[in-house]
Amino acid sequence: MEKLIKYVLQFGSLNSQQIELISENANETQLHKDDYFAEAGKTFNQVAFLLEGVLRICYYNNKGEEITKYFIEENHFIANPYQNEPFTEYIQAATDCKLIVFSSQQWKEFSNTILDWDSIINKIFHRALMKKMDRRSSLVSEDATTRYLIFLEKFPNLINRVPLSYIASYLGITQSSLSRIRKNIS
Amino acid sequence: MEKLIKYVLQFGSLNSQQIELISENANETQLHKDDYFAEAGKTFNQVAFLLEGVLRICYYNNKGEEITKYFIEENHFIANPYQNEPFTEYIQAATDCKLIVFSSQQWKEFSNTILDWDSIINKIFHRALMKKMDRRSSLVSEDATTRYLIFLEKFPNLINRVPLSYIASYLGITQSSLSRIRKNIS
DNA sequence: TTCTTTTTTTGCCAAATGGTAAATATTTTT
DNA sequence: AAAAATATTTACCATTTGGCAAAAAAAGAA
Repeated sequence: MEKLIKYVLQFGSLNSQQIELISENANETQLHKDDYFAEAGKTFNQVAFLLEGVLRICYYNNKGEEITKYFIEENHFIANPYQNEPFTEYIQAATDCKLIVFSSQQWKEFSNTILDWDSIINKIFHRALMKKMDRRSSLVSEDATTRYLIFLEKFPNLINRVPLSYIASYLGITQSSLSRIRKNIS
Repeated sequence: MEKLIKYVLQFGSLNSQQIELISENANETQLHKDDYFAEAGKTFNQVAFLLEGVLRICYYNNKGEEITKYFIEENHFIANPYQNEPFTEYIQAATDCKLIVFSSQQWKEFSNTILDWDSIINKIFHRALMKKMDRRSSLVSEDATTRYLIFLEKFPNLINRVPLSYIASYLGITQSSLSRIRKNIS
């Protein structure tokens, strides 16, 4: 729980009352590797904060291939900003995970009670999105080896924690290509 | 000007006073093809709205190649949300452009005067970012031909308006590859 | 129009990546 | 420890994409 508060406080300040309100409403949950936190077609209106583990967002392309859109690492929020639109992706635990979950009602209460809440949350979400965007962009224009090296740089903690196939589908290459690339590098 | 207001009103409501405040502070500018609207290393703290034309965000990778990160089409805002951080990209007119420009002071005034302004703007920016992100993601895991077809779908109006080299660098392929792909499709 | 410049296409061949399936290696279960 | 299940590597060859340079086409300038 302190982890969450500490993270949020980087983006704005909260008094002890506000911190307590958040703490009171937090529910800790666990996910096992491969469990889904959210699934396409089902409603997804919780807000969660990832304490431990790695999640991945994935979807299926028109060839039925599973594509990893991105990874979510520890100390990041997971939310669906467009609850009125159908959710078309999957959020899956890439490793065992520990999360704090808030219902959308609880979350709305924060928004109504804590004056700066919306602005803080906006900052957090916006910044995270920019980061993802940059990571994604830098992949497109590089060859597979460079993409992998960039991946290692950006996600130094992931390589031994998630299956190769996830990383390959994130990088847009096949598993065997990635395997060959790793061999050539080391 | 109406274009801008019409666009903003999709995301929230403004009364006539507020609309007037915005209109009064708007400065219309033109850019010629190839002009830079913002450059890496220089300050960039204006907020602009693209009325006509196409802009592109680009940068240089470590091989000195120019990479088009994305295109901005008509009826979109251009802003730098992290003014305290150095700006590392270029915003260039891919065609002749007409824009409305606000200084950051004017912009802050909107934020202070118009109650819902921040929330409206956040919605707009967040949504635009999500869209960009999705466009980017869908490129990584496809082969060059599919990437080009997706591009045509997402940016149906760009193909005859911007040089082939921009599109190639956006898609992460060489100009000659793109040329060959186009030949095979038609 | 004619000349220049820029952009796009093409040809050649090399290099990178993909597809498939089998072989290893690793992890998990019994 | 042995068996089973899962994950990774490898081999084979086909296909795609890149690099370079020249040709063709298109756009701009004189």
